[in-house]
Amino acid sequence: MPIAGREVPVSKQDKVLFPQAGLTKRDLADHIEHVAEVMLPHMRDRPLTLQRFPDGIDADGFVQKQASEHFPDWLDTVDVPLRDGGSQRAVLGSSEAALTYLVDQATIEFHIWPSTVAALDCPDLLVIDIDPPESSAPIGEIRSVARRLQDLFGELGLLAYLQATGGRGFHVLAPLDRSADFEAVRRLAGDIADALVADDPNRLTTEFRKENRGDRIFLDVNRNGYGQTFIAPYSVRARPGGSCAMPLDWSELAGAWPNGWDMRRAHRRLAQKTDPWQRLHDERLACSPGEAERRLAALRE
DNA sequence: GCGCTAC
DNA sequence: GTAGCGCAACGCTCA
DNA sequence: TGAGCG
Repeated sequence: MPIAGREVPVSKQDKVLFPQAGLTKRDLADHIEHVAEVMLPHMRDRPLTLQRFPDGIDADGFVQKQASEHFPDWLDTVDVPLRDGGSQRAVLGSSEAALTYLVDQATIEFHIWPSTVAALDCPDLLVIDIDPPESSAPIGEIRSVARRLQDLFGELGLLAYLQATGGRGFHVLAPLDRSADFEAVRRLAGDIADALVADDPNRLTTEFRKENRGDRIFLDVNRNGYGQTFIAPYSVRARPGGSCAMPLDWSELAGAWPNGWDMRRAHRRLAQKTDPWQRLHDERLACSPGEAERRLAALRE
């Protein structure tokens, strides 16, 4: 794969990693080539968690946070303090070459922190994961939850952004001004989720344990934690069709499916549409978690 | 996917 | 040379 | 303290 500034070889390009769809490592490398320009701004300063599947998605893959000893020197890493006092060298996806190298290592899913190296302890993103049960839920209900989150975010002064996860649900996120730590942001996210659950307790839940969720849609706020991650925009998912996480405009929600974009459809889309998250990191649009929490409290009186 | 060890 | 093996996660919540 | 969860 010829990449501006650096030549990154991709081995075994014909290796089939998605048996059902017949997709190969070459398809993954091509995907990176197509999406790198819009993907990199959302990744470059965030520690990565990799999900690698050297023998394809039907075999056991593994999760990787610590950069391997054999990873090349030119791959950017960041020293991440661990809770037990130790630390870990985490990989950064700071260039197309880096992403291509990681694809060569059979990385299929790229997961990112909701904070950046500028302030690992203070998230610049709030993330709420709308996670339907494995039995799934009517698409209309799932979309309606996303819409309700958008409305509530708006009332709290939070800018709402939407992503189809490539799995069963959607992410709704908001840019933050880094004025609060994870504890405060997780509390805000929890309060937002609780407010929605209170209005629709038969369809929504924040129950931690799967067995207690029943067939309700799980509002997962646990991504708002130190060292926690969510699926990077434009990342492929380790699913039979090779679906992608896809940032969406809110106007697209009415016809959107969580796993509605495979690699080919993603490439066609990017050829004719700019990144809906283009302004996500415009600091002038970042919101204050403290202010949002105050507005939510006022709303509940 | 890689690297080390044992044959 | 190569087959086999070990390794590649963490933080949080609830019981 | 540890299993479950993502």
